[in-house]
Amino acid sequence: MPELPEVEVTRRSIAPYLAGAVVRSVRMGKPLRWPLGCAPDTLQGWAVGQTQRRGKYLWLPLETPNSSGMLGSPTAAVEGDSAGGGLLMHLGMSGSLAWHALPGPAGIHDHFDLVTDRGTLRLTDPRRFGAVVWSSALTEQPAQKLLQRLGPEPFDAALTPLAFHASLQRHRSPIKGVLLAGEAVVGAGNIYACEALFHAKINPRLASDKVSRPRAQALLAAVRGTLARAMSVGGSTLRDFKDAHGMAGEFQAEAQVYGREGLACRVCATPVRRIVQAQRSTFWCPQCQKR
DNA sequence: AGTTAAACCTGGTTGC
DNA sequence: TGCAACCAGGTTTAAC
Repeated sequence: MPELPEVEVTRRSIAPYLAGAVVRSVRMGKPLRWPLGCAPDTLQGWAVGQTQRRGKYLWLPLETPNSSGMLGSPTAAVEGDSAGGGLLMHLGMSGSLAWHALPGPAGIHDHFDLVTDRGTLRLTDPRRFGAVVWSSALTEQPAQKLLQRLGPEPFDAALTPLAFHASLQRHRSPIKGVLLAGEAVVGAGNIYACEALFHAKINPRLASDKVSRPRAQALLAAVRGTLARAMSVGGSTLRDFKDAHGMAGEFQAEAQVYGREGLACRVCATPVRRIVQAQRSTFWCPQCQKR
């Protein structure tokens, strides 16, 4: 489900609640994509820092609580001198996070609860492609291994049109798949890759290395514009995406091509077409995206 | 080395 | 109504 806008919308909806919250307990449901990587009880007593995002991952730093006392006995003092770490979370295809002041009983698709002194962060993920992984730091394993292949952030000023074009030049496969791979830029999943290609008027089947410099510049602008617009309207809610307080996204209503097979293109009225590329549906307008 | 299929899961929708 | 087939926001791993 969640592409970068949905993950960022989620981050913004949980960060103020999590910052400074002290972990009381952790509840695990069915196995997710990867094991947590630590005994759940060892997280007790740590305070959550400022929630960050990298690509479609969320990073919840766990630090030593600065206000000492008040809590009975932080059992965090693990053997020796653990200096904290954090939780790297991914929402996979069907995951979402919810914040509950008073959590109800866990449902069959609730596979991770981070219970804190301020409330509970709950991961609901029917397909269980998501993950929660403990890591001693973003730069250490296993976080490092998961993040290392990510390309630049879309709104990183260091990602210039020239650099983006150079990345596209390294691949001969269709541009749609290259966007999805997230090596040239992270964040555009199936919805926003389709939408960005439409706005840039680029045929999704065009070989990546055949995208000219000006067209690469237009594509980068389209990726940025699409992701920014999606974030501003709360992301896309196709089936079940909600932010941590149950707010649905609105972007799907203004999609130009995604999910519109057979419907008239909003620009030229030509029927939107669906093809399969790299095992994923690609929606595009054969008239607006001729080449 | 680069590109593409298979795999991980569950559930909703469609069509016979 | 029942059931098979297909579809879905992602990413790693194995195989051409």
